[in-house]
Amino acid sequence: MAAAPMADAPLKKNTRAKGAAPVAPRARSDKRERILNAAVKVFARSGFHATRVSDVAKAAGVADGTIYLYFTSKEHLLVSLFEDRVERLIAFVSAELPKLKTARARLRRIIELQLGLLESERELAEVMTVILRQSTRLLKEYAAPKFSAYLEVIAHVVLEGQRRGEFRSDVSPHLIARAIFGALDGLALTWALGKADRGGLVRASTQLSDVLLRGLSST
Amino acid sequence: MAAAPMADAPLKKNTRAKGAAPVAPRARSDKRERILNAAVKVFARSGFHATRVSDVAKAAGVADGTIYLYFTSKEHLLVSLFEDRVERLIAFVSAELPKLKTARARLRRIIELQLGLLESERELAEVMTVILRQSTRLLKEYAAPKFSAYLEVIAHVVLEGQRRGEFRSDVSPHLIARAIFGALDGLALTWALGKADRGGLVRASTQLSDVLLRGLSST
Amino acid sequence: MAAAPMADAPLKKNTRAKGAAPVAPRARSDKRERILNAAVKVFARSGFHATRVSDVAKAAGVADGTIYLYFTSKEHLLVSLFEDRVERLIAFVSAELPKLKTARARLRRIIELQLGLLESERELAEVMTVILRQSTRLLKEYAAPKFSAYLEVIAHVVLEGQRRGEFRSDVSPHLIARAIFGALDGLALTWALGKADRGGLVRASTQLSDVLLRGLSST
Amino acid sequence: MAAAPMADAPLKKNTRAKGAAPVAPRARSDKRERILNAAVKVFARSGFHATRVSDVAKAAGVADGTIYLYFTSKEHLLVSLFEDRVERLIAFVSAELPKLKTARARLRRIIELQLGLLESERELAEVMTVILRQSTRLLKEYAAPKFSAYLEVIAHVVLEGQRRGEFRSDVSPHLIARAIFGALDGLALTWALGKADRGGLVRASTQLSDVLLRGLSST
DNA sequence: AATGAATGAGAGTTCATTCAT
DNA sequence: GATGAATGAACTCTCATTCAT
Repeated sequence: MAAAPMADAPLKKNTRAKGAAPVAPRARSDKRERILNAAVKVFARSGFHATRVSDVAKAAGVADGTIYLYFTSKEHLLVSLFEDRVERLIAFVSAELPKLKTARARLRRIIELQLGLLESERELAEVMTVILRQSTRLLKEYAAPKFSAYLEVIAHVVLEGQRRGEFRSDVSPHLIARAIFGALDGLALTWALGKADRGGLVRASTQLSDVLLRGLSST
Repeated sequence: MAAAPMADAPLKKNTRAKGAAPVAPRARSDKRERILNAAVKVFARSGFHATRVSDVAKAAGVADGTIYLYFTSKEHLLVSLFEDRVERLIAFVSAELPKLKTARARLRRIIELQLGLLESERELAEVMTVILRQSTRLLKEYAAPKFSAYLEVIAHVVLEGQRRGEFRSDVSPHLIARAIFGALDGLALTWALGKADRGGLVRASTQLSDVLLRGLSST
Repeated sequence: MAAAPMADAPLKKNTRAKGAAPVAPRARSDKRERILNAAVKVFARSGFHATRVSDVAKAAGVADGTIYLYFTSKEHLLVSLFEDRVERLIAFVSAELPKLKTARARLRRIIELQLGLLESERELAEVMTVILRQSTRLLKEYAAPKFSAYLEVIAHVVLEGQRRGEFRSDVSPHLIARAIFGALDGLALTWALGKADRGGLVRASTQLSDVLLRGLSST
Repeated sequence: MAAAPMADAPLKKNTRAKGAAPVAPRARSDKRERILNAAVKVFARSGFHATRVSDVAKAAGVADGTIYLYFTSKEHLLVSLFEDRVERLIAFVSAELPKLKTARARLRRIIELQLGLLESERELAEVMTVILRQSTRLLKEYAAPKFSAYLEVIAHVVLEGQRRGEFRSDVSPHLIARAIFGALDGLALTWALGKADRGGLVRASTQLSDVLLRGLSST
């Protein structure tokens, strides 16, 4: 499963290098990145509200005040984290999809990737899930754009499938996109509960794709 | 849509006897109920952490201290609320399902009911969604049993469908149950974002059922 | 010198008893008063910024949080203190002046009273002096009205003196009022420096009055 | 009014040689001076405590750390500023007074100068006023000597007037000096409040001098 | 000398919880 | 049972100061 590389190379590719400067100025400030990585860990472990800024600082190996050099508030740290990671996810998915020809294959891949992410980056997955629900206000005001962008990627695949005749056309691509995301997120939630067998990831991915693709089939 | 009765009869049975029902049991300790109803409102509006105990007290028309006569802590209030409402939901769904004969009809009804709940009891739906994500710890320690019980209801319908030959048998009923719950919850989330057209409730319910039932069909 | 009583009976007279209720309901909440009295002490000792809210709380014998039940912020505490005490000062001066017939006697009395206040309520005097300079913004936004009201009392005495022919009429009463206040405040400042002989209060008061009254004389 | 020259020649001598003065000594370490000039501005605008060291640094066009090459602390910067400017004021006043023959004329000139300072160097005047009240400790420990020296200048003029028979001898020169300073400072305060008419500077100066000189007259 | 990113102690404020009435 | 004033622990954020470059 391709989740692991996503966390490294491809997802970070476009994070800071705006212009492809030949003489890569060796961007200083890995601090921001260290803080974000630490935030993922502690937010996942304790949740946003139960996490103290000093916890993040300690985990990042920086002073409390340093966090405020990169983020204006604890809340901004959360939002930045969300945006940063969803950006990476979108970038990675966008890079993966063109390799596949059919909409069916692409949808299957999306499911595979998002569930793979749950496996390989457990903490990131938890944070994303949690972030989306911590505060409706936060979500509405800041996270919505990036979140919508990701949903758009899924919806686009569905729409293409409809155009090509692979998928039935009597359903709304956006509705399906939201339902797919929700289904995947729901699996994450129950895994977080520790009840379901986490090993069955491949099986889960396959079964979900099977049901979904048959459900969407145009025949 | 059958959401309305649910909101009235079982879910709010003793809450506020507007009409003078002949044999109304008229529970005397309505304080607890008033507090729970107030909690639904303010938690839905502001979220759990942003809500102060005094906000709940004010909304319930009781003193701050009174809340601690019925609940041991703010957290306990949240958990009690969750358990109380999921119990009602299970009771209502359990009462509705026997009226339908096929597993297909029952699954369609579950989707209809849960989405209907979003419409008719917006606040309750938000609280349930929010509660489930506030804190993994809270979820794991307290909410899991009731939540699992609800998932079990869905899974049971799927299993029955498989036994009767209505549904394909190559998928895990529990996996499907979690995915269905997640998909419905995902729709709630995006509605909370205010982006999707909330009017399309019937259409959403129908489309989702169509896709799901075809996806689960045994043929 | 009449400064001492001012701090007690007369100055507090109008503080809370809005209507002269016969059955004095024994107003609860001496807390507010205790906090204000504590604030005078610690603000005078350490200045506003160097004083921690917890210092005031400790001095008042209340919990930190209690202060916020009566004042919205540390700043509001300072402003309230200022307003409260200037109100008392005005009330006391206003009660004293009618006992004297000539403007000359009244001006002499004002000087006497304000300097007496410096002696008997050293801390209060320091706080008032300090408050007026801590923050121009604070002063402009909140303290100005009460402060102006006190200046007005002085200016009014000067004006009356001019009307009666006791004082020269070629000077602005407001200008003189401000200068008198400043002169008195300046003496307080240098006393705070600990350099000047503080015992010479009566002499200072007399000399200042002598110079001022001759300076203002209409002949 | 002679305030302008003071503001230029002695007080700002090396600050910003706009015209190419022939023999300009052109001090090389203008950093210290730039910092002090910046400090006057920002302290006057926001007060000492509300001003951040980085604000001063930015206004001076230097790095935060640079300030600590010239001043040991923020407090030391304030004290240095005070001492520096009072020294200049004393130097200027000391140079001006010998030009006048009578004590009456000299006192009138001092009033004129200090009030003129309020007009022409608003910021400096505010800083001086503010500095004196920020903290009794600061004042006592550091600012007192220079401040006393300035008071001494005024007291000396009064004393001389008494010796020459121009002024009454039944008042303490130091008391009068402190009162005069306070009166002038009090006018500054109310001007800072924005209430009084600031245009009436000449009138204020004249009226104050008139009252004071008549009050001090030996007849 | 100059820089400014990093530090971390410290303070104001909030609010869940208690308990005397 | 009910109240709500009082409590005080805990947390976010600020900013004077330092020091590696």
